[in-house]
Amino acid sequence: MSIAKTYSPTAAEEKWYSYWLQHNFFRSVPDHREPYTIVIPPPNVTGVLHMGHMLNNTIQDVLIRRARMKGKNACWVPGTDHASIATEAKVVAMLKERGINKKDLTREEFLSYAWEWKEKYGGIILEQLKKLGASCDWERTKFTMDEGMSESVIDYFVHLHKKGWIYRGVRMVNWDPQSKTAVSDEEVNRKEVNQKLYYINYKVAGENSHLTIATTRPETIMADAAICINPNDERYTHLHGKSVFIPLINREIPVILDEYVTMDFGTGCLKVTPAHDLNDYELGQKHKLPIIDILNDDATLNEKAQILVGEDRFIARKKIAVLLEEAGALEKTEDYTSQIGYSERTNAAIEPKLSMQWFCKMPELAKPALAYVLNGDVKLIPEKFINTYRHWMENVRDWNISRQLWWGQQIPAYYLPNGEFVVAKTKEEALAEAHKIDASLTIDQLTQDEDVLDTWFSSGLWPISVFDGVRNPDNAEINYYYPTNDLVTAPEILFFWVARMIMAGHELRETKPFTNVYLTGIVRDKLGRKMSKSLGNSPDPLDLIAKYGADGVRVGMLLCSPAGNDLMFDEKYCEQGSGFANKIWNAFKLVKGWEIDESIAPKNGVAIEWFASRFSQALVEIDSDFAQYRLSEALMTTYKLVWDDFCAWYLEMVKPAYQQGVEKQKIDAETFNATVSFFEDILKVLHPYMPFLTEELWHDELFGTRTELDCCIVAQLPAIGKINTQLVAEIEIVQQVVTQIRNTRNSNQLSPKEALPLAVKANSTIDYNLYEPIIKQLGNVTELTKVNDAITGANSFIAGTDEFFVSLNIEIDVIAERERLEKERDYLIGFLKSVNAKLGNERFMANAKPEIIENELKKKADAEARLKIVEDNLRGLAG
RNA sequence: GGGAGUUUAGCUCAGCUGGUUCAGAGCAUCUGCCUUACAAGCAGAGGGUCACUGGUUCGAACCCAGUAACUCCCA
Repeated sequence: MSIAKTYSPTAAEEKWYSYWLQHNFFRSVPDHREPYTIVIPPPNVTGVLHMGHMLNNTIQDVLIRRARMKGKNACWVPGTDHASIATEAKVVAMLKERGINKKDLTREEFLSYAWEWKEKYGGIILEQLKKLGASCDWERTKFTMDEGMSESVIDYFVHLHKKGWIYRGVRMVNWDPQSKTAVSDEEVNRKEVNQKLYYINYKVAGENSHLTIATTRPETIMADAAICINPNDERYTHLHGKSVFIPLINREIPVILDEYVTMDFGTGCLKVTPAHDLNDYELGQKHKLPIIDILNDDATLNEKAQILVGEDRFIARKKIAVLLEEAGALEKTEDYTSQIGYSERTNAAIEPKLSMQWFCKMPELAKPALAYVLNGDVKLIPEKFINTYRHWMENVRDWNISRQLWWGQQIPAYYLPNGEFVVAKTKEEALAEAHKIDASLTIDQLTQDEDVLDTWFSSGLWPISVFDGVRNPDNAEINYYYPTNDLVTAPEILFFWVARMIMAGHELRETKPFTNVYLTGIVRDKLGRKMSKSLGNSPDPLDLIAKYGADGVRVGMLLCSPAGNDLMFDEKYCEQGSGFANKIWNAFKLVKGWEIDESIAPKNGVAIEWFASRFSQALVEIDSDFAQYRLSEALMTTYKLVWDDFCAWYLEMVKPAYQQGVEKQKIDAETFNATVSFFEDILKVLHPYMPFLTEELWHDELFGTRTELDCCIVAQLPAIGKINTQLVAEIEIVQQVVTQIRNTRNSNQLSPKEALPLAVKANSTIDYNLYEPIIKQLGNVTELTKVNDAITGANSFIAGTDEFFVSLNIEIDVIAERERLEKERDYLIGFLKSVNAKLGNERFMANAKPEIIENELKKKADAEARLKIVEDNLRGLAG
């Protein structure tokens, strides 16, 4: 079989992904093994795969594949969340295209359209994940509005309500007048906007004078409940206890005192409008001011405004400015910039609005959830997020859990005709509850609350509800898989999602939902801008996969992804990834081209033992990297093991010299078998990062015949073997020797093909006979002679404490050689000086640990030995 | 305004609770090679006052204080 010159990933990807699926390698069911569980952060059904998903899911897949290869029962649960606001917006848009207005539909009709939309588009992102190689147990795919999942949400609501932790109340919310729902703080984008500051005069009651306030929202003056001044403001002491008239409508409002008012902003007089500003609302509560709401749900003025009724807020602003001007109440206007919130979904300017909402009390839930993180039961990686988490959990406000939408779990609260309500799982149960209030009620007299629950309220249950642990808290699955092991997510949802899962976990099961939370950074472009659709600076992940292969993209993502820090993504990393795949492919080609010749005596024992040691050293490092979730370091360790140790050194050491006229290069059986076995182990170590290439090679006949289920994906990772540290250290010197010979050639403009003789004056205990074949092969050395004295007139170098001499057929440049040696001598003298200074320092000798002093002594001895060699050489040069 | 974080080579990052010849890696750059696995390659080389200023210490990239720049979160 001839092998292609370069690796082409596409065919391998399709072939092996379906092979894995066919043979159920992703499937997990509880058994006797130790479980290893990850629940996916459910992507939004409206979403398509972006670079953030790529990163996040690559990490999860690496973790899950590694766990599988360590013999754990690995279970990765996939799914999506219903994303109330985003999805409802998409559905409304779809209906609009079809000429249907949401207002004309009943709730049931709308929901059937929404489900239609979800069935059509909601699974796209999961299909895309398959291209990446994600080894999720697809049979477990969940959606937050699946029947059982929704029922769990309702159960949880009822549970919390019974505990008295859910209540209804009027609150200032972020109102999106376009979609006519409250949105959460995280769905509001703040932008700097150029505005005008209007200075408006209010007549003081009983006097022929006025005060002036400054506001950006003159259209809200009709909702004013007071004017507030700072009691320490000496300009206004005469106004204490007075009242003023609102211009145009002449309503009388009091002047109140509060230190909240900044004296040097505007005029120092603040109009207080409790219904239309959060800070004013709080001030109003404090001073028991009336609340006058002059806006409708669509942000037009209502009859309480008395004037401009029915006008949109922005039009009203322009008109009222004119009216004020005409009335002589407008002192002046000024340009002013301030932050305005816009709805993430509709881009409408957010209106602070008082409305009746459902809330969940947070302090009781937050306190234990904080403890899990502080006492280390739940580990945040990196740890720096603990502070952020604590800060938030200690200052948490009650959570607005209602949304004025239809797509989601409808709040299970039922109103009686008299306005009272009961909370129950079903309408029937609600009726039973209602009968305690009024025994004569019929089921038709109950009406369910219109609102649905915040999506986070359901995703907060995710690690429990995917195993049906809310409805059936003692089922076999939840008992086996929960708590899960690792969660991989973005820091920006640490509070909204992670914290709420910990709360729910504690509340429902009295345990954490996961042990480790690995927080990834934001994927930015190389200019540091967040990748986004609107900027158009994000590559399409599927295009990247087509271009570089899934393995290449996976490696590329991880090469630039330190935990918890943002990553500056550049396609070049993917290029490096696919280059790596190609390197492995070619190494494979080399080994594949060998043929065993039994007549050749084994001669690579040293190389084999050395690489086995290096391999084990790498395994130790990789284990420790994974234990600390340093995935990109573990990858780099693997990368260097394969590229440097295996390809650049080991294969070069053992590869048969070119044999003329022989199509297949001949090699001894011992070397061949050892190399094939190394290669197989390398495939295993690489598999979590590069699943497709490794699986493809795994099945090559080079490794013998495989049974149907003998796949790399389920192979067990190699065990850490013996490490011959002395051998590793000595080969390091040998590598220096080889490099120096190459360097000598290079600096003397000699061709690499030119074989050279080498002599060694060994001062160390290294037995160069052992390494002679390696030095000859890698350094292109004709002979290695052992000498007792320096060879004059030859180029020399030092490796370790041993001296080497290369006799060239050309005159050596004495001046350059002397310069080089003198430079080295000066460095060594300086170095010795600093070491001796330490050793001569009484306080160092008294304070430093013994091993450190020992080290300094060794440094001194080594340096002295080298210095002696350098000085001898210098003398030789002079003579 | 409050809180958190970052600052090490041209770029992206390590540097694991001060002490190896400690200032590192990968990429990029430069030089030389189309050497029968790989030019997506091979062999070499050059890059850094560890943001700045002080302090603690026998010893600081690392600990402390302050300054500056940038980023994120909350208001």
